[in-house]
Amino acid sequence: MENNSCIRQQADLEQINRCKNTVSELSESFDYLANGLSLVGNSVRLKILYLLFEEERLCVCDLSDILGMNISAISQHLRKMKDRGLLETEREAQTIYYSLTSGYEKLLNPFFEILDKNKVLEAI
Amino acid sequence: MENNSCIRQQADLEQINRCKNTVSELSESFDYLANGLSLVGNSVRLKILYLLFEEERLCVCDLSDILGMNISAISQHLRKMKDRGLLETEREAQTIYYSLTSGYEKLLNPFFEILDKNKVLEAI
DNA sequence: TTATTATTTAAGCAAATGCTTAAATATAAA
DNA sequence: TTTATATTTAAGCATTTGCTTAAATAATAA
Repeated sequence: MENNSCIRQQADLEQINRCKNTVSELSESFDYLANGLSLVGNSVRLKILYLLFEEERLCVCDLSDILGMNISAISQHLRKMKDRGLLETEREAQTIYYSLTSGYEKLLNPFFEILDKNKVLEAI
Repeated sequence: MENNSCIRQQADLEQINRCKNTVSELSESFDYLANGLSLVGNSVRLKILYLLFEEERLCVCDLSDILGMNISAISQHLRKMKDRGLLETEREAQTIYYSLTSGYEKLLNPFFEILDKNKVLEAI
C-alpha cells in the first residue's frame, strides 16, 4: 500500500469516517453479495438462471443442448451456483433437475423482467 | 464439444427449441448485462458503488483512504466501471469526482436497499 | 450381472483478473 | 518557471476462472 501521496487537504474527514464505518459494518454482506453477483455476472450462468426462471426446471443435458456446450462445463457452472445457494435440485430417476431458489429468484427478478422485454440496452 | 452421450429420450423438444430461440434472441442482452453484473460482482467495486450511492460522489483519494487500498488499484476499478457506463465523472480543480449513472443506480437499487438495512443474509 | 443413460468430478491449461510498482499526465500553488 | 497535489497508465506477476478431456459415480434397463 504505497503511493499515498494524495491525502487531500479538502477531504471531508467526517464523510471519510462515516464511510469507513459503513464498510466495516457491512463487510460480510458486501463479500457475500458480491460473491453471489459474481456468479450471475457470467453470460453462460446468466442464461442458465434466466432459462430456469422461464422454464421452472431443467437438467444438465437440456442446458447443454440449449446452449451448445459441453455437459461437463454446464455441470460445473451448476455446481457453483448450487453450492452458493442460487439453485436447488430434485432427482427424478437418473435425471437431476435444477431450479432457482426463491431468495435469488426474487432478487434477480428486476433483471429477468428487463430481459423478458429485451429492454436491457434501454435500461442501462 | 464431446461427451454428448446424453441425448435424453424424455427431453421435451418443444421446450428445448423454445429455449434455444430465447437464448439466440436475447444473446446480446445476456452478454451486455452479464458484463455489467460481473463488474458489480466484486466486493471492492460493490463497496465503491454502494458508497457512491450513499455519498453521491467521491474521488479516488477518498475511496483509497476509506477502503485502505492503493490509489492505483482503486483508479483501475473506477476506470473499468466508467468505461462500462456504471460511473461518470466531474472535475473540480485537480480532483475528479465519480458518481453513479442513473441507469445503474436504478437497477442496483434493490441491492443497495438490502445492504442499507444489512439484510443481505436474510434476503438470499 | 452387464450395459446404457445421466451426471459429476479431477486434472490440466489458456485466458482473464486484480494487485503492485514505477513512470506519466494534469491542474494548482509557490 | 519549479514544486506539490491528484490522478491515470503501463508493465509485470500471482491467482482465479472457464473450458477440455478423461475417468468416476449413480440409477435404470437388458
